[in-house]
Order: sequence, then C-alpha cells, then structure tokens
Amino acid sequence: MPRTAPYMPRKLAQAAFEQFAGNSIDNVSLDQIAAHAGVTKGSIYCHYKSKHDLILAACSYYYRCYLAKVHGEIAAITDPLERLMRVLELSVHTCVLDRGSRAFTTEIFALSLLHDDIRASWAQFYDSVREMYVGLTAAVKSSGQLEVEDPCHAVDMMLAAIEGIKLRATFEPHIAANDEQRHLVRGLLAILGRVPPSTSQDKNFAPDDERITRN
Amino acid sequence: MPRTAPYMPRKLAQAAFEQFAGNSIDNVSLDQIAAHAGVTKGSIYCHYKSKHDLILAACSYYYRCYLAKVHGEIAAITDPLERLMRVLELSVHTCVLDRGSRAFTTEIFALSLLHDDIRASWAQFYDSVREMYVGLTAAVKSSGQLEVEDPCHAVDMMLAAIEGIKLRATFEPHIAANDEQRHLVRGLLAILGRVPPSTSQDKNFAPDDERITRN
Amino acid sequence: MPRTAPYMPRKLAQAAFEQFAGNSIDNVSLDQIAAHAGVTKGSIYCHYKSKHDLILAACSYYYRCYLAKVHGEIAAITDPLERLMRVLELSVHTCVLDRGSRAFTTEIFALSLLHDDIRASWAQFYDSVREMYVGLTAAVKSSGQLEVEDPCHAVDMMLAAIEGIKLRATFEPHIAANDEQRHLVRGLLAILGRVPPSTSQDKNFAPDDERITRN
Amino acid sequence: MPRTAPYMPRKLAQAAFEQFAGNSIDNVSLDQIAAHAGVTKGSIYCHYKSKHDLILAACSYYYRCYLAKVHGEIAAITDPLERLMRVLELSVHTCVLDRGSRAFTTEIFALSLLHDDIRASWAQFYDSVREMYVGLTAAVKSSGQLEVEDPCHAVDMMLAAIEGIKLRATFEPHIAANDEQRHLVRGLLAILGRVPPSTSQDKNFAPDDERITRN
DNA sequence: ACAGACGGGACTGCCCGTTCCT
DNA sequence: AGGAACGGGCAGTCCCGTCTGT
Repeated sequence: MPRTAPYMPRKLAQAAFEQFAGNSIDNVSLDQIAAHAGVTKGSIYCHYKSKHDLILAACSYYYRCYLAKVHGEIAAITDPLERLMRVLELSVHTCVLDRGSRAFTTEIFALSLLHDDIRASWAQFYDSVREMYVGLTAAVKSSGQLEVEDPCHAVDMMLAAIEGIKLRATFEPHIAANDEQRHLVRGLLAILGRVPPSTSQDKNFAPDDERITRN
Repeated sequence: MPRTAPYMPRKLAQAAFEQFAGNSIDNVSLDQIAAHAGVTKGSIYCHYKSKHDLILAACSYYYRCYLAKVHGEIAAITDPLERLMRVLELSVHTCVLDRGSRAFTTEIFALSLLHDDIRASWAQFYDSVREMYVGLTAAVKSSGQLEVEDPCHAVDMMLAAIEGIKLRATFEPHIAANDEQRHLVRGLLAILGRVPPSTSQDKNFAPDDERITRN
Repeated sequence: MPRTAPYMPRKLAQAAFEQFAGNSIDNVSLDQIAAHAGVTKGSIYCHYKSKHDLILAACSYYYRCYLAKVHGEIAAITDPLERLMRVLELSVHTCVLDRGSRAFTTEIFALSLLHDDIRASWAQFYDSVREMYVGLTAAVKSSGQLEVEDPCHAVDMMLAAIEGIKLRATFEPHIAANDEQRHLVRGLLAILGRVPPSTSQDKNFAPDDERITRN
Repeated sequence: MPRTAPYMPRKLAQAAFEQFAGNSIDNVSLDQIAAHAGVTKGSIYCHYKSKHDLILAACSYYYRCYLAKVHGEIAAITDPLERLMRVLELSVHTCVLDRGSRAFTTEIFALSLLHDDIRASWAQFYDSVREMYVGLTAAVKSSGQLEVEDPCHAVDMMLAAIEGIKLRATFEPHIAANDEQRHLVRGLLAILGRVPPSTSQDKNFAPDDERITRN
C-alpha cells in the first residue's frame, strides 16, 4: 500500500469538485471530501492549507477537464466550421445541460464577488476560453463559411448568451430542453456571424430555421 | 414606544435582503439580520418560521422593489419605444451594475438548484418580468418603431443576454463599463428586433452605432 | 423537561471535576464532559468560554466540596481538639486516600506552574484552608490541649507534610496504607505541637503511639 | 561528518527533559524535542519507539543528573553530618528552588497515576534516594552527631516534607524564599532527629533557631 | 542513521438555527 | 417580544507514528 498516492492533490481536487457539484459548497464539509477521496481530513491539510485553497483547486480541476474535453473533441477535425460547431455543442452540453457543472459554476460566480483570488482564477479561465473561441471563429471566417465583423465582440456576446441561457434554463426549462439543443447551437452561431447563402443548403441550416438565425 | 413596528415582517425582509446582498447568504446569521432590523433573533421566529422562509421573503422584497421601480419609471411615459428603452436601462442598471443585486441573485440561482420553492418563487418572478417585456415589446411593434418577428422568443433571448452579461461582467468588467451602458441597451434592443430606418435618425441611433445593431 | 437546568454551570463543573479526576486533564475532551453532564459541547460555551475556564470551575467545585465537607463534619462538635482531629482525618482521607482527588490536584499543581490564574485560584483556596487550620489550632491551644509555639508556622509545616505524603504515597503505598491512617493523623498533630502529658491518657494517645509523637 | 553523534540517545533524552521542564509534557511535541536536539522527528524513532519511551528516558536522565550531582558534591567530604547537610541543601535547591525540575517532577507524578511503568521507574529512583539518605543518616547517627530513633521512618517523613514544601511553595512562595533556605534545611534535619546539645554550638545551630528544631 | 513527507485521528473553539421560558 | 440555552456540525490545528528514500 503506497502511503503516498502520487496524485493525491489531484485526487482531492477531483473529489472536491464532485462534491461541490452535487451540493452547495457551503454544505460540503472537508470530512465529506476527504471520505470521498479515501483519506481523512487531516490529510487534506498536507496538500491544501484551507478549504478556500481546495475550492480554487476544484476550479482548476474544472478548467482542466473542460479544456481537455474540448481539445480532445476537435483534435481529429479539420474543417473550421465543424470544429466550431463541435465546441459549441460541447459548451451547451457542459454548461447548460450538465446540472453539476451548472451548480458549481453558479456558486463560483457568487463567491467571485467576495473573493478576489477566485475571481482572478476564473477570469483567467474565461480569457483562455475566449481566445480559443476567437481563434476558432477567425478560422471559420477565413474559410469563408461565416461572415464575422468583429470576432472579439461577437465572441463576448456569444459567451454571455451561453451563460444567460444556463441561468434562465434553471427557471424556464423549455429554453434548454433536449430537443432545443440544436436550435441553441445555431442561435449561438448566429450571434457570431451570418451564414452565407451558399452554405445554408447544409442540412443543419434548413429554411425552417431562418427565424433563429435572425438574432 | 410602539414595541411592534407595524411592518415588522417587511422590515425584516428588507434587512435580510440588504445583508444577503452585502455578504454571502450562508455568511449572514439571523442575529445579524435581527440586529440590522433593531430586534433580536428570537423575534424573527414570530414572523418567519425559519431562515429559509426569510430567504424567500428577501426574494419577494427584491421582486417588489424591482417591479415598483420599473412601474414608477414608466408611469409618466407614453411613447412605447421610450418606455421599453427606460425599462432596459433600468434592467441594465439593476442587474448588471448594482453589485448587491448581482450578488444576491447569483446566490439565489445557486440555491434554486437545491430548493424547489426558491426556484418556483423566482420562476414566477421571471414569468411576470417576461410578460411585462412581451407587453412592452408588442406595444413598440404595434407602433411600428421596431420590427419584431416573435416577441416571446425575442424576449427570452434578450433576458438571457442580460443575465449572461451580468455574470461575465464580474470577470470581464469591460463588458459593463459605465460608458458601455448605452451600447448594452442598444445591443439588447437589437436582439428584440430590427429598428426600421425611419427611426434611426433618433439621436440614440447614430450611424456609428451600426455595428452594434448588427446582432 | 426543563430546558434550563437551574444549576447547569455547577453541573458542568461537577462533571468536569469528575472526568478530570478519572483521567488526565489533557485526555478529557469537552465532548466527554458534556456527555457526562447530559448536554452537548456547544452548550458548554453558554456557560464557560473555554476549557481553561472549565478547569478553573472544576477547581472551585473541588474547593466548595472540600470546605462543605469539613464544615459539615465539625458543625456538631464542640471540643476543640476533637474538631481539629476530625478535620485532620478528613484531610488525610480526601487528600491522601482518594485517588481521584490526588490525580486532579497533582495535575492542577503542574498547571499552576504554567498558568497564573490557576495558581492564584489555588493559592486563595490554600489561604482559606490555612486560616481554618490556624483557627482550629489556636482554639486547641487556648483549651490547653496542645502546646503550640507558632501556630502559623506549625500549620504551614503540617500542610506541607500532608501534600508530601500524598505524593510519596503514589510511589510508596505503605506510607498511606489504610492501617496507617491513624498514625498519619497523630504524626500530623505532632507537627502542630506537643500533646501535654495530662491529655495523653485519651484513648487516641495510647502509650504504644509514643514513637510517633516524637517528631 | 559523522551522521550519528555517539550519544544521540542521551542527547535526545536531555533535550526531552529540558523541553518537558520548560513546558507541559503534553504541550511538547516530538518535533520540538528533535529540533532542540538538532535532528528531525524521524530520527527519534531510531532510538525510542514512542513518546512514552522518551518520557521514561527523560526521567532516567533526571535521575542520573540528580545522583551525579549529589555524589559529586559529597565525594570530597568526610564528616558525616556535613555530608548529610550538603545533600539536604542540594535537595532543597534542586527540588524546591529549581522551577524546571519542579514542573517536570510534578507532571511525572500526575502521569504516574495513569502509567504503571512511569510509576515503577520513579519508585525505583525514590528507593535509591531513600537508601542513600538512610545511609547518610545512619552514618551521622553512628558518629553521635544526631539522635535518630528510626532512620527509615524518619527519612520517609523528611522526604515527604521536601515534596510537600515543593508543592506548597508554588502557591506560598514565602515558604521557599531564598533567605528561608537555611531554615528549611534545619527543619528537615530536625525531622530526621534531635541534635544533641554538644553540637548545638555549631554556628549553624545558634540558639535563636531553637524554635525550628522543635519540630 | 537520518530526513522529510504523509496519513490519520482527535479535539478545541466557534457558529448558528431553533426552541423554550419569561 | 426578548433572550438564554441547547444541539448539531465544522474548520483549522496539532501531533503521533509510519513510510520512503538517501
């Protein structure tokens, strides 16, 4: 029995994230996290000096998982538009449909208003996500598959829309119903730019979806 | 000296909201709220049977304040477009720029994922707000000042955008900088519909803002 | 069920003393004391603000019990020598033979070297005990039943002997064996003063005890 | 660089004693002792298998120091009475006036009530001390410088008095004030036996001390 | 032998919601 | 309405003993 699991810090961060996602952060005790990771609370303090530290670690875990998932999804895709579409789908799925992530991130948003370091940590993550989207969008623009005027601004608005939909979906589930997922992706794409007529024959852009691309 | 202020329940709800807005809900104790309201903790239980009840009451207080403010603002305005614009401005100011409201509502969103009654309460509020916006938007449409295809859907998206901007603004303050407020209102209006050329001479819609109305 | 036992502080102090007497003070947790008193730890802090406070309260409890016992024993006795003898017997029994008291007081002695307030508290108790003994001894001297030169000094030495016997008895049990108790009392009395020949016919001073009165 | 100081066990025992003497045993951590000895905690376990073992070693260290000091003091003295007097002086100094020793021994007394091995260890030390005193006293008796009836019993009482004075001195410092040290030694000698008139002309037994030799 | 890190257990002090009594 | 008391729970801390590597 190795006394030192080589990845104990990561294991604890994962356990913390999972518990935080399932309950309110304030309602998750360190004992609970420790038990979930198979250790005791005292051991947590070998790796993190406070619950606050562990919250930050859980955030980092979330970042890593999100980015790893995204990069894994698009690694084998070469078509710019398809790459963007897949990432949008993933964003909708992760941010909107996954209840645990929604709960965790919402709590983090609330904490960000009180703790500078959490806000800074999350801001950095948001920056990297935005850069990624800007890159993806610029690539699509270059390929001529999307008419984008100002990629930075468009991405900002699109990301805001994702967050807004996430929140409202809690109260108005019809917004993010499963059969709406494709509509959402198209709506978000429309915020980024206008799809040229030549590509609208694609099955994903049938005429009956015109009303959505209006936004 | 009247031992019982005539509106003690309301006074408590207000004190609760103010404290919740300033701190995390979990970090606000009943003692604190009671002290803020000038009574003692035991007295709270004469009016609310638990802290949970008080949270709901704080929500209601927030609803009432919000709606009262909105109705007060537009009571004396008759022009449909101007009415809508004023409400949008108010929404931006209350939801985006007021830090206390942002903190409180974000916390409530997190709690909504755990407690059905809070979610139901907030959903009802959101319904009323949406109905209001739909009414305002329909009036503007009728007056021909805005081309709106599907008022319900457009309002949904616009409200989602407000929430999203609120959240992202925490991490990317440039989104909601003071000098961006007018841009935000126009952007939200653009989500609702297209401004016909005839009204674009209005000082609020100078040509240099064209890029924003693109959305 | 009365929520507030009228003597909760005393009850807690008693429970604390009893637990401290049975274990090492450091090995007694507040939970244990609380459980012994039929409450939970949180309630202890309604009455005592720290474990240290509770230790002081346990000391006071010990003082009160000791003094109450002594006063109860001699209340009905009028003969000065008999009064003194009874108190000596009680001292030997309480301080020397009762294991719990021995353990508790020894721990307190150790703590007294580290904490001024405990030392001050115990010093006050010792003062009152000495005053009591000085009074008893002076009364016996007045009655001519004992030749005492300097009551204060004699009492000091006698009390020191009691403490010393208590300590040594832990390692050399023969010192305080049950059948030695009468010898001990006579030895202590001898430290206080010389018994005049006229009273030595008393059954307590049979000739075979002469060797002890030699000290 | 010799990794193993040749007397590491002794060094650790000394460091342990010194730390125990300065704080409460429970408040001294192994890390602290190790640091004081210039090593780290892990190394302690190469020599002692537990903290308990180290406490016993600290006791032994104390024994050795005490006995070495005593034997060193009297090695060059031949007069029996002077030998006894010097040892008494040393006892008073070490046991009564040295605060560290007082703290350590008092703690050990408390632990002795809980742990048989500590009690046994200390009892053995006490036995050797008693034997030494009995020998010293018998020698003085043989030389005719002291009238002793029962050396064993007298030594027991005298040692008890030392311990008692030690304890009471914590609370009533006047008992062991510096200028009282000579009085204490004479008082202890008086417990051992009666100084024959022929030796009372010694400067140490001036007539004004008669009141003390009364005991 | 020594060093450092880790794991585990325990406990204090504290907070806070809730209830009861006045 | 006030306020004391109660009970549950938890974070942070401490420290012992073990384990691994040097």
